[in-house]
Amino acid sequence: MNNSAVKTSFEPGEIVSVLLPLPIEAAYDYRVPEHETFVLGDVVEVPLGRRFEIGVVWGPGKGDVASHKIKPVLQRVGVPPLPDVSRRFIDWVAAYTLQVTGAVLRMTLNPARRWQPPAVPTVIAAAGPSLETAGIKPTASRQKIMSAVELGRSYNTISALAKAAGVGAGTIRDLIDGGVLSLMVLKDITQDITPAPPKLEPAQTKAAADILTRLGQGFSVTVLDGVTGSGKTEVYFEAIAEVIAKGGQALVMLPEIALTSQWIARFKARFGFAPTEWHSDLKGKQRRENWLNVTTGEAKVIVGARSSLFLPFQNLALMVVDEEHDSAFKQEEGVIYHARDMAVVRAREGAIPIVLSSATPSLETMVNVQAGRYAEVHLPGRFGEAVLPHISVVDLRQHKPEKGLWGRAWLAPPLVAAIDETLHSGEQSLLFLNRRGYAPLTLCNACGHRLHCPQCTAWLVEHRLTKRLQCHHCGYTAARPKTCVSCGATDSYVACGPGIERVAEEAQARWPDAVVKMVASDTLDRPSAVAELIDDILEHRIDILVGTQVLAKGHHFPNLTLVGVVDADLGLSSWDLRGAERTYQLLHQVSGRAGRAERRGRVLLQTHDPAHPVMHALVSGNDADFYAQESEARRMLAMPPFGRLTALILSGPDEIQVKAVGDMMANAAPRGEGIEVLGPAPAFMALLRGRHRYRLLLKTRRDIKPQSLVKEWLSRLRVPSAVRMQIDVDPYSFF
DNA sequence: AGCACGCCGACT
DNA sequence: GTCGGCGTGCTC
Repeated sequence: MNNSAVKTSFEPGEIVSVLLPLPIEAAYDYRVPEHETFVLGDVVEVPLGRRFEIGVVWGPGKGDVASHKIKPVLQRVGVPPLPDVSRRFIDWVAAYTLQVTGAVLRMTLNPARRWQPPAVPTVIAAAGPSLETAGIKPTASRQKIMSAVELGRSYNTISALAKAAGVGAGTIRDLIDGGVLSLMVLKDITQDITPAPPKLEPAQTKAAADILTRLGQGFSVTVLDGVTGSGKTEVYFEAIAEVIAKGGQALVMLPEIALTSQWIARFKARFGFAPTEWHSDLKGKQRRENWLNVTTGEAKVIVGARSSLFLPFQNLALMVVDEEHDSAFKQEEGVIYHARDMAVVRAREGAIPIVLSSATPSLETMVNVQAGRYAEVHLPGRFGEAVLPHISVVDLRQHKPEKGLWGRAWLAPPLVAAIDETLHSGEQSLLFLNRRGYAPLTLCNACGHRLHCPQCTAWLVEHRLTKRLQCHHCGYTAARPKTCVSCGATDSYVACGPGIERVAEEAQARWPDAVVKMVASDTLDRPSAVAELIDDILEHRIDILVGTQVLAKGHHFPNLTLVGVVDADLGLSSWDLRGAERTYQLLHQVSGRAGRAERRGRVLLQTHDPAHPVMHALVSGNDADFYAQESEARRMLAMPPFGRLTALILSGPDEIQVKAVGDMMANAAPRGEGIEVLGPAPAFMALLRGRHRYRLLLKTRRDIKPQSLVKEWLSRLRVPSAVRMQIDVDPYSFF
């Protein structure tokens, strides 16, 4: 596009197109008011219906609406204009993900929506000169004020001081004007921790140097790969240090908020100041403040979850996606996008380098490395004395768990023996099972009735801790019925299968003297709970941890030497395209929890299929074969990344109607070489929150862009409003 | 997203 | 007789 042809400035009376952060298909036209000149990206307040909204000047007016309907812009909002890069990025994301542009803008603009003049933190204190030296007559009220501020006391607001001194606010303002009181902008007093000089291993130094050469050299993607403990974080810290020195901004994206507090602690230790956080947990004031600091460029290093990608950075110079393989980067609700993929696009639009860091890169990323599209920087191993854990399988077909007095058992003899040994040597064990609650299924042993959620296709999961049955998909809870709801039998419900509560129960029964602690996402809801847990583990107040994947990542526990995976086969369902890959990544990660300098850690994987490629890759430590095999399988099936998928999910309260719309869509489906439409089929969760769901899957060859196909397809039909359609370009899970 | 308009059930 | 439920439709 020829930039010189783009109109960038708009005079009074001209019509501009203003994009609103609402799910409205198009930008709306507004008139530039008197005495105002707007530029592209200006954040403005406009009337909309009978309310006001914040929007962004997106371009010249389109003139597609009657001129008498066009209202004038109310005013410009006092924040920096949205940079070109941000606007291009938003347009790109909307076009790629087939989402409404306004909805994408919302992620960038949300905190500015209820804009108020920034509350500059100020403090009122004595300025130095006395009333006499300033030549101000020392009246009684003036003296009261001066005695209130002497002894170095300061006040946050004029009214606070007025109240303390028992005088009017006007008197205080006079003294500020007269120079005896000062209104100081409160500087953010950052803690003065002395930054620790980085101690890098030769391999790290080399890797860091490699990444440093890419700074300021335009767009590049570098995959930083190395096992847990190989020091990837320290390597990209070096690049961040360089960016800070040059006055640029750096963004680090983490898959989960739970990981940020540990990351921040490491960052502070290295740099001596705190990064700016960005995630859904931030509360109102902090949120607005951080947002503003990002737009002004004040915030130098931003650490955040996937939504941080859309922040209006003033001069972003480096991006890092940590744990890039993590599926938490895929946003599944509202605006559906993959934050890692969009991060690469953001880097390209901003012509800056991006680092994708992971011990177990995604297959997509590996394929890009092999094709030469991404550079790779590899860290060879754990540094220092630390060695990788020894991983072995426990074949559950040979070693059946021995039932105990407490009931059914889930820990096979070899794992029981290993825990025994670990306890005796005064070390800690982790039992990993990616299943919350007591039992995933409760059934009546008289009639076989299974308790399921009334509004979802899902079993109700028994939670003994809360004494409730829970649906993990919609939040429905119920008490466990006394008698079978189907046949009326009394006390006939039995728990089926293990959840972590049940494994914890077994562990406590087997080792009554050990401290057993159960950890799941629902018990680690507060940041302080995470900190307490980490402390408890480090201080050895826990012998056996039983937990879900919240324990798989992050912190290193030196005394934790055994990891037992209760059900290594759990994620290996055949219907899930990425099941094997994800299971490998998760189990690799949880295995990384085991081990320390003096003693090699051990990992036992309980499985019914020891010959499975995932188990083989984990045991042998040879991931190359696994990736090659996965890659080949996907290539044969023309599945991502060798083909493209786009899911269209229809949902509504009336199943017949939803299915009918699905059939209609299938009939009107695009056809052609390299284009295939599957479905409609009941979605994986055929009933979710009371809505019936059908899914169509558009499968296209890699060189065919699905977006225009979908647009053309949808333009030919009309979906009744009772049926909602969600489009998921590059779907990850099959929910 | 809001907010209004609009047509059918339990209450001041 | 009104208050109010949320289905549908519009906002430059």
